[in-house]
Amino acid sequence: MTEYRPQQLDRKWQERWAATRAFEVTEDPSKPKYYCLEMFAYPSGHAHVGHVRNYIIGDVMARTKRMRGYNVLHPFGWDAFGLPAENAAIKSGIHPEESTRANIAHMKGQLQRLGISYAWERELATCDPEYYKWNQWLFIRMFERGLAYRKRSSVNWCPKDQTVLANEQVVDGGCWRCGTPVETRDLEQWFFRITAYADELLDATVEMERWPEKVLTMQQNWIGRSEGARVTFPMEDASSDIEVFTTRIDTIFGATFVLLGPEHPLVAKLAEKTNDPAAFRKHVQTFRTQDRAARISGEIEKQGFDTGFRAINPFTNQPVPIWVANFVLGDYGTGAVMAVPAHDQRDFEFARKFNLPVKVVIVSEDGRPAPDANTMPEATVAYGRTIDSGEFSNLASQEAQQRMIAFANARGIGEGTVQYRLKDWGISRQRYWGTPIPMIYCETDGIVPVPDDQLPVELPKVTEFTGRGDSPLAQVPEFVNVKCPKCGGPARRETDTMDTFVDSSWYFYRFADPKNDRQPFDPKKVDYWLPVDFYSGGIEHAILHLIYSRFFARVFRDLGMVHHSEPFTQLLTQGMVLKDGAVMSKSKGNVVDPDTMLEKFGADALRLYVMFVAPPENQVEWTDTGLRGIASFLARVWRLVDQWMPAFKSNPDSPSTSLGASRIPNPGDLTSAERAIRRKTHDTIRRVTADIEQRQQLNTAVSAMMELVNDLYAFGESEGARPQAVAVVAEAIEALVRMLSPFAPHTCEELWEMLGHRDGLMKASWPQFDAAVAKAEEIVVPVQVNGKVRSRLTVPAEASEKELEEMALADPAVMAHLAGKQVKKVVVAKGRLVSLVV
RNA sequence: GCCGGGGUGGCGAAACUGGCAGACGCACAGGACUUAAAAUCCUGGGUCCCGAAAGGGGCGUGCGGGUUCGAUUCCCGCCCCCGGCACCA
Repeated sequence: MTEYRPQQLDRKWQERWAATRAFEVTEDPSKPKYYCLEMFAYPSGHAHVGHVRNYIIGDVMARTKRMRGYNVLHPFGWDAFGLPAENAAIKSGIHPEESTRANIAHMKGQLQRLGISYAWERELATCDPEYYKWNQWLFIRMFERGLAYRKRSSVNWCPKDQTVLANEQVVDGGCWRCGTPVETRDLEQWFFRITAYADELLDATVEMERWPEKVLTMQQNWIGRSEGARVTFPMEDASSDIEVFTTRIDTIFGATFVLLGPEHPLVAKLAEKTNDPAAFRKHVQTFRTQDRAARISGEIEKQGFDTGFRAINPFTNQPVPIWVANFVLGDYGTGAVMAVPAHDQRDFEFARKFNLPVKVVIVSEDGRPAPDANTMPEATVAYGRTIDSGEFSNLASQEAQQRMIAFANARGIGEGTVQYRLKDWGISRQRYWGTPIPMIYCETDGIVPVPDDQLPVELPKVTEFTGRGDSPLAQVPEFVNVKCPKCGGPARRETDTMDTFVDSSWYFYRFADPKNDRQPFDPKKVDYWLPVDFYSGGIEHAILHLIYSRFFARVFRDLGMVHHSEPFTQLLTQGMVLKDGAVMSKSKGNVVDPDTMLEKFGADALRLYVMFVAPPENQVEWTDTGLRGIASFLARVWRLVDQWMPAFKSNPDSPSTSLGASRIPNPGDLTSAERAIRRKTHDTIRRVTADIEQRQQLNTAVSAMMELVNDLYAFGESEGARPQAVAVVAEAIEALVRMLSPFAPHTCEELWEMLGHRDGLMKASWPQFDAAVAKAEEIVVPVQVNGKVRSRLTVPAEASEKELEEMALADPAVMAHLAGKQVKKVVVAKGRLVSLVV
């Protein structure tokens, strides 16, 4: 009897893996590669079971693929820059570098204690100058190509974190990190021109078959493409032109006024022309401030006022009034719209409120009469047929659009265009703990990039953290004051740092070549390993990280450094682990620490439980009792092997001498119970393999193995230990130990060694499925009468349809239900069921 | 409002191409072993009805229809939950 002591096994095998660098890999063209990646971690201090679930999913995939013969890259690293460390420094005085390094050390230990099979030799942290140097290098390449540019614009500002936020980082009008309502500020900022790839990023989503529909939809919504037209409405006094964007140019004959957003540049100009510019400006200002607050509260009253000026509708040539309206967005389209109250609900409400004219120009195709403009209760927004539209009358909406765009083009008053919701990515952050932006401002030469040979621009060691709303780097004169690289004259450095999402947008390339000091990575190595075959992480990154990374992949591609566009072939978004119905968090006090679970039950029980409790995408509720149940399953597996060991040892065909069917003496001479075990073994191999590799349905893979274990226990009780029985069980157990090892590697390595194997499971191959063995001899076929199951027949698997029908009709239980009635119809699905209709 | 995902026992879930609904587990109940407990092993269970029992019958995958010999699965119309987007012209 060998006792099962999981905690000891954890230590033994983890030490051995570390000592042999068991998970490091090199490029090997002779083997198929598999790049398995989990989203790297922000070193917050402690990984809870919610985080850990993700690493276990990835580890099951990585360990399985290794045994399946793949060259597996499975690296890990740290998304180490970021605000929490800096905010902690403001409170505690501990430098972010110090706390971050300590957190990394602790969390690395946690992952190692879980036995996650990372190639730790490739570990990286984004706060290492050797890493962020290449952020800066890439920034300069993007600057050279116009993909990084500086502009003054109104940006999202979090008053609590005292920094700018990208649009993607504003959630429900608040800061993604702290929830504080976001304000707007006018600032000079650096932007990445992600909109240059908007089309491509959107179009590619159609072909990303191994990404969840949900994520693709979210990205499509985020990019938000709409096709339409820009049309110029000249001012009546010809002093300027107003350009509008519309998706419904077919309704332009119904455009009875023009609306300007409060941010529109023309608004300020018009103010000057009025009798009371101050009152005008004040009015506009009310809209601008009230606007955002109103939007957050969700309750927005349509407001507006007449400028007193008029523009000319270029299709009707009629003058139309120009109004300013609070609901017109300054940063979408052209910031001005043509209002068609009859066919747009917002314009309709506005027109009714301010008594503006409504003109119907679209009727439904089914011939119903046009609604009365004076009494219609709401706008009719559907496509239809044009009326009252001059030479464009009596056309289907789509056709009218085409002709009108052609007309506008010919006259130079407009063109077809595409508009995106996606905006350029503002990456400047007025904070310390991030990558310095490698730019220099010179009075004579303007904006000058830091020369490549002076990279990295190292983050200076700031010791005082105040949390004031200006860049901490501006307080370090020896950092700020430099000579201009062009003219040598006095110049200042950029003092903002980069958004940390820049760091995480390309780290998966660096893993392919983490020590390279001459370039971000060797393109040859990236060609071998990339794209990532399997990427898993939380749904919260569905837009942010995953759209930025797709953008960066294309930037690297256009720099000629990679030869693909999509960096992640398959994406799995793992569900959260809840405790007491809520997301785990320190403040709620409901964090489950993996280490306490490891001490109680060992790493394998925790790993197996988290995989078994539900499919990876599902949210799950943590329960300690479930974990205990799984721990006893592992003990049950242990005892099963332990019980059979004496029989294996005294048997000439013991497991260590050969594998699988080849050592089963006299396969033709097995009892039906022995054949049943072999059948179950191979059926389990088939199910487990498909569940892991094809479906990532890891919970049912575990269920299947549990069934096999249950059958083996039942077999052990009823069958004696004749050589064939021992061999059949040996085959089953060796398959089981190998299939279970990705989930429970420590226990299985030990069992594998116990079974007499010296090379470790890493070198063991995955069990081979044998369809001939798995094939059922006898099957149970249900017989339905009028759709209800009335009997079950046990028949040979290959019974023909005719035989099945005869047996069904002869079955006593079936005959009772037929009871002399006429059988009208017989349906036989071979090997599945017989259905009788009377 | 638009888009996406989902609704199956007390709970987590399973059901592969339309073919025995509830595998596997948790919790629970009963039993064996034990002085006792823990551990372990065995048994039970969707629900209602008839029956002392063996057994038999009805209903049952959010609701209402449809297609089909047969529907958790396909189609139509609803309800509810979760997530995303949202005065986006």
